[in-house]
Amino acid sequence: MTRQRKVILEEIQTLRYHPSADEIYEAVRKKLPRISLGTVYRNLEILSELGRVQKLELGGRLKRFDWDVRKHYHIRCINCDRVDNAPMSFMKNMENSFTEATDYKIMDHQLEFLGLCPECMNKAIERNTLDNIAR
Amino acid sequence: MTRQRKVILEEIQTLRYHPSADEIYEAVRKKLPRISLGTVYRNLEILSELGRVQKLELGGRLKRFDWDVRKHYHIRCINCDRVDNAPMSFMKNMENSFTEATDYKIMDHQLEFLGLCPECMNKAIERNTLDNIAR
DNA sequence: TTAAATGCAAAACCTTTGCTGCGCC
DNA sequence: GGCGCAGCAAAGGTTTTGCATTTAA
Repeated sequence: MTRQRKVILEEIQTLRYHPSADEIYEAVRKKLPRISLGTVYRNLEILSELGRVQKLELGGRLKRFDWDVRKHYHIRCINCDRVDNAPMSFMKNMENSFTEATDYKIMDHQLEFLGLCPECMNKAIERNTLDNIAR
Repeated sequence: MTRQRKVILEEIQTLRYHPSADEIYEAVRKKLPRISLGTVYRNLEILSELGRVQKLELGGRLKRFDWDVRKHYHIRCINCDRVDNAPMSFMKNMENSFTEATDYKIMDHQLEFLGLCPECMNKAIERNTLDNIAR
């Protein structure tokens, strides 16, 4: 557990959202100005293998990281890519229902809701561009 | 509807899996050797806006395209990134259950199962490396 | 002391975009 | 004749990696 790794973990736990690697890099840089982006990526990978953070690979382009390592679902804004937790409990037995119906060995599942976050919703209403986004 | 666009659409409908842009490009190139990757990307975007194909943005790194434009769920292999349909029916009313509990305007959801496809499963058993993949 | 991790830079990977010219209405 | 689309190539955004050096256990 290097100094860098520790600060990275702390920042993820401090940030109240679901930051991308770059957002974590920017936050950590305020504490450790000489840290490199490569180090951040390498440590995020290690921390997720250690089970100290959860790596999220949702539908957006960016990987995101979650201080809460318990399985849960997310909502993602289709306009600004903001990610929040979905207020819905995890369905433990979801994959049991069809183990017979597939040749895959199913090990996990993820459920992602898509929509507009409050900010993007309001902006779209102001500008009257809701249809452009939500077609 | 240009010649290129038509061939791209046909190839997606012919390929029995969930091809990435690059896989579509390689398939189309056999019919139209001078087509460019940019054209493929541009047409995939247009075809998905026209509702002729479905663009999938699942957890993996690549965008994939689906000839079946009906909403349905997928299984993805965590080892080789192969994608298949999940044998589970679409849950239409999923997002109704918590519209009150979030500030988002929820518009859609996607459910993705993760596991090992039959091929990767067998290879892992042969090599006795199952634990490395499925930890 | 020695394996592991860092910083830096370059590469890799996937996707998008600017430009020029061709072909369709 | 104008407009959209093609092909080509370059740029863009994100993530990974090679390497020399430093650091932590």
